[in-house]
Amino acid sequence: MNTTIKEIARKANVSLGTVDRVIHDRGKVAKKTKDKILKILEETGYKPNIYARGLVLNKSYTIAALIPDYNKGDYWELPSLGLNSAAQHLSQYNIKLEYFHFDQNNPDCFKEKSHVLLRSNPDGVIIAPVVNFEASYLCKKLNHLKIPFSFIDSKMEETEYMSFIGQDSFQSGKLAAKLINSLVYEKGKILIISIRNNSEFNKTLQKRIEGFNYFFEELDSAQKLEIEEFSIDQNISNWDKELKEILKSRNASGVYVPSSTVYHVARIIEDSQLKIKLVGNDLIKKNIQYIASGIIDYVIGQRPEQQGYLAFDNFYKYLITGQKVTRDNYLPLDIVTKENLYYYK
Amino acid sequence: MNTTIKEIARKANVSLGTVDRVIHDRGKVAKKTKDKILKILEETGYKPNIYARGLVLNKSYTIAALIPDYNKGDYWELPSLGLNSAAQHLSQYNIKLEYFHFDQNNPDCFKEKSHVLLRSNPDGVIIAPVVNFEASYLCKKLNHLKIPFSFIDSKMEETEYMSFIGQDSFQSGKLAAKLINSLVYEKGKILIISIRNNSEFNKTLQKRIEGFNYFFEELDSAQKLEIEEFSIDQNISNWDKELKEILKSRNASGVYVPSSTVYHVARIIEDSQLKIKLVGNDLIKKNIQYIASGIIDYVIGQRPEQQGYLAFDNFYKYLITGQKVTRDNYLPLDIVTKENLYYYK
DNA sequence: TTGTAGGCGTTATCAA
DNA sequence: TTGATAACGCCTACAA
Repeated sequence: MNTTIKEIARKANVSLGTVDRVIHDRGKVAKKTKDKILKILEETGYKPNIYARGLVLNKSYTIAALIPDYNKGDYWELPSLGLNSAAQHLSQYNIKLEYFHFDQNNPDCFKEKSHVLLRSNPDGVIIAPVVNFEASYLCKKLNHLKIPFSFIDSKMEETEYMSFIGQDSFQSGKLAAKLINSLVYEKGKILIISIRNNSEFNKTLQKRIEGFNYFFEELDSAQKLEIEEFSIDQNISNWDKELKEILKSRNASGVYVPSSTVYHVARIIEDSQLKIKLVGNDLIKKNIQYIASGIIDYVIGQRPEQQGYLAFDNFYKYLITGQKVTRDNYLPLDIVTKENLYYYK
Repeated sequence: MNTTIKEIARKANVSLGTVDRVIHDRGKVAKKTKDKILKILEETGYKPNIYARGLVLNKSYTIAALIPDYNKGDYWELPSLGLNSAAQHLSQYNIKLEYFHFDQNNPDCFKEKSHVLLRSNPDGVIIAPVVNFEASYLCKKLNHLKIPFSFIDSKMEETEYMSFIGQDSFQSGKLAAKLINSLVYEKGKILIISIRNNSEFNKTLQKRIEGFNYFFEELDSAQKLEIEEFSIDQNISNWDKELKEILKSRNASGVYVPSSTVYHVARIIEDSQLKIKLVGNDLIKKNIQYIASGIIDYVIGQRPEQQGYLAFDNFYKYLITGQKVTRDNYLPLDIVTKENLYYYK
């Protein structure tokens, strides 16, 4: 049994109200009585009963999530699953989730949705800062309104975010390089193929490629492999054909696709029966079948569902239980392959 | 705002007491009124307010954990860390953890601790069923006393456990085989070395080895590798010397140690500057340094801290929030290597 | 500056 | 078979 305000009051020979005033530092209390109460509080290690507290406050919180729009099977479906799951688990605590989806290819859309979000006056905001400049403006606004916000997937260093949940992209690329290197037995040519579905500069992609190259730069020159880099924009017509052409002509032993779109390469490898080792990112549905069949050799996962779950859970912790929240949360780089695929699904 | 009993009562034109009787299925309620109330309950999707519930019940729960004794840095330290962490997070809900440690090498000790545990009359029990026969007796007792219990690390199929949290050992072995296979470039001799610190038959170890062998049996005969199996008992004097002898004489290209004791092999490989690829299990402290230096090429992790956390959290869910609990929880087989080590620590 | 009372939603008890 | 009510611990508003 924990100590209650009642007991504290009795011990200090004052009323409940006075103890309450001391605990919450509100209103006038004589210095003498205040000190006396503080001492007892300290001694007894008073902790408020969260049930009673939750019951009387009965506050309802809304967390707004500003994340990219997606089709079924896309990467951004996964963080949403995690967010939903957390929201459901914590629904009994009167904390709920509201989505504001934006089109990744359209910065104006992000801007517009930011405004709608702000008008809804949420108690916390989860942001996927895919459109950097516009996000920066939003963060300033939120800061001014004293609304706490978190980043998911990637972060903007210069802002006062409450927490970040994501992965280390540079290291992800390095790891991919190691895996490819072991697959091609340290000989042969390697291709890095970026397949983007938006024309924007993408920090995550860039960092993964840097990490990938870094790994090979660090190797002895004897073990070095030839590496060629390609970039495919899915908004260009015939991108599919171009991709096929590259894969068929370059005589590569391994390919790295630094994004979830690796399934496109897998499809071509399967159709054309090429003997190319393949490493990519993210455990999305479209990749899973190719991992199961062994065409994609390894995928590096970043636990997107957990990212979503944690992002929401952090607000529960912060707003409701009053716990401290870890600011930077780097999730593990999971190596997923045929043999352990099942346990990651 | 969620629906309350009050509202339900008003809608059904009955009193709070009657609604309460229906919800908890206690006491006499006319069939007609009962059906009416059930219908409204259904329609409104009534969920009890956990704060009010917690406040009035003000129950205190104790979860007993019966797990092996350990020294700092041993495997069993890790599940304990997770258990402690969960217990701390949930302490405000009046649920606490009590340990009953036993000596893995001594079935009598397990038996004795079981009795002490039962006498403490816990509200839930977490068991590491390392000593099978004795555990079976305990489970029957708990069943009879209607005390729910969970397994951690491995389970006993034939009992009525509430939940199990662990990994798939067979698949773990298979995965290890795949990694070794890629490391030795599909040629060379492979050793499986079991290093046990107790003389008992160990199900987990056995299953891993089966999985490992299975992987190679499935390969084309052209790719098959020669595999030799050894078993070292740490209770025998000179086991260290024997191990060294094996490693030096067999001209192996790869070694698999199906347990957390892989660091012993790593030490010898480092000291004797052998060129042997090495795969083992578990991210314990003694292994971490060898992963960081690349002497252990891969370790397969089973998230022991999370196992501990989940085991405790499941009791919180079950006893306090009344949620349903997933019965079998297989955690992912994490592949850990130099490049992603940091994010698993 | 301090004390008191009412209420949050649920449970349990007692009276009708 | 049903209804009314006190209690859990905390917070807030108002009275003293």
